[in-house]
Amino acid sequence: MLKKERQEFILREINLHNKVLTSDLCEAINVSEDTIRRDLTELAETGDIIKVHGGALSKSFHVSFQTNGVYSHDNKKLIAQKAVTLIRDGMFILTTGGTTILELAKALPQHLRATFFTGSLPAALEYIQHPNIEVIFIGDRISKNSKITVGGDAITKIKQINADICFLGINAIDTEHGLTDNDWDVVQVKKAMMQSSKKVVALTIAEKINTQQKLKIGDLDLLDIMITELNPDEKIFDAYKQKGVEIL
Amino acid sequence: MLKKERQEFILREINLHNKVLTSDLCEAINVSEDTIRRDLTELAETGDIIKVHGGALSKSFHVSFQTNGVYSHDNKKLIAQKAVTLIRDGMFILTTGGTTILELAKALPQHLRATFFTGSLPAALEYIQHPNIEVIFIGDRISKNSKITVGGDAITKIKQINADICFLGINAIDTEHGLTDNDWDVVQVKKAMMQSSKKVVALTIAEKINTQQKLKIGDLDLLDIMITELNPDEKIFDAYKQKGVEIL
DNA sequence: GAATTTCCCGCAAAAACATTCATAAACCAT
DNA sequence: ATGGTTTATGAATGTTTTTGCGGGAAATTC
Repeated sequence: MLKKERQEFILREINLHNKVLTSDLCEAINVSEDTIRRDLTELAETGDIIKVHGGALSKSFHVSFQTNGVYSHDNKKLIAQKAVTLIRDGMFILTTGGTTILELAKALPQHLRATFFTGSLPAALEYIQHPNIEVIFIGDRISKNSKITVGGDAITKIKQINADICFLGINAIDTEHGLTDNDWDVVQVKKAMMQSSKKVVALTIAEKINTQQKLKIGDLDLLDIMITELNPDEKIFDAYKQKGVEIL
Repeated sequence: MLKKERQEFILREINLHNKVLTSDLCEAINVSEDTIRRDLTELAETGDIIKVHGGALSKSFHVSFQTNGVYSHDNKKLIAQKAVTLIRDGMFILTTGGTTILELAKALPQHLRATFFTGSLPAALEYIQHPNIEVIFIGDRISKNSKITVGGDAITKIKQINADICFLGINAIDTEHGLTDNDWDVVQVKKAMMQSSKKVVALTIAEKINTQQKLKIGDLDLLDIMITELNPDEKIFDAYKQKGVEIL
């Protein structure tokens, strides 16, 4: 096998699987590891791949890392803008916390007249910046990680609410397990919020779709609308649409 | 699985779900805990995540309030330091909001173990920075200018509390009318707080001494201790001492 | 304050790597 | 063809990286 031929094979392999191991390649092509290493070095120099200890990674896969501050910030902004279109004057709105909800809070029209219920300290601080928004804070113990209220009192209060719409910043969603999260207290709160609202909207960056966490919040049939940064026609949503979730 | 690959997986997991446990990761990736720990250390060094005992956290979503520029800032810091001396481990503490209370929050010893009740959004955000402080937020409608909860629900909740000590940031005090303020809702809350606490402490800059506002919170006999930036021996305090108020 | 969990440090084994050298194949001009 | 040159490969050797483990320190929990 010619050198050029071999390198093309390696490239194809990388683009196909996003990674290769030196050991795999040397077995597949039947040359010494040193030869493979030399090939990888050359390919890395011309810039098509990223050489790492043990093999190499595809460059396209490696992209997309950390901008500034909030992860996937632009996407969250886009999501927030879509979510805002669901809000009308006079509505009673229930929201969780999380960075995506925070973006929603920032994206609200300045003169929106509505009532917001929340247990999130950062979100509440954003809401009160708007002159015509009434903010009702749901009290109880504050969870340090998520900066939202959790506990029985909070849940009792939430159950007394009958909101028009509920915006959930969610942590993981898939068609099999539905909405899942990793903090027991937070799960209880989200559960209650879903029950206390006529319409439930989940906000999430697409990356979280088809992932799952340890604790279940609820099945997909409790969810009315899901908003991501993607186009609603993407085929990743097909399974969700089939389960009756509207995609925005 | 390659090291680089693994670290990208970890980073993704953190950005998606805001936190990871070392134990979860080592199970998911099937490597030893030490390896995960080493990865987390490296990622933390390059600044992408925050390493904590047991796992790691996302870097976004960590805010603190800027207090530079607050009127009479140094004096308020001094007042806060005096107030801290009244606090003991295990106490149940009730606080209002306001910039002086915010200074108190910042001046708390890092490892104080106590339970704080408050209806102030900024104060609550400070309290939760402390690992051993439990924060109970008193919910209800949020007043926009004072950023604290007001309303009947809040007052009902406050009345159910029996705190060891209550710190009031006050607006005006004189010997004739006692404690006064200018916002009806806030007055109701402060009244309730004074009644729900064994000991009541008022924090104020000396400038507000011997001034009055339109609405009465309560007489001086409800007040146990007053803290200002001045020396307690100043003669301005004589009249207050006579009425049974201790000066610190 | 005792028990449990998590962390940190140093060690050792294994894997991966770089460097050098020798061989062999390919190329090329005569 | 042939000798010289370049290029590619594999092997030998020593170095670096990575990883898991043991034991003791530190933190956390009850």
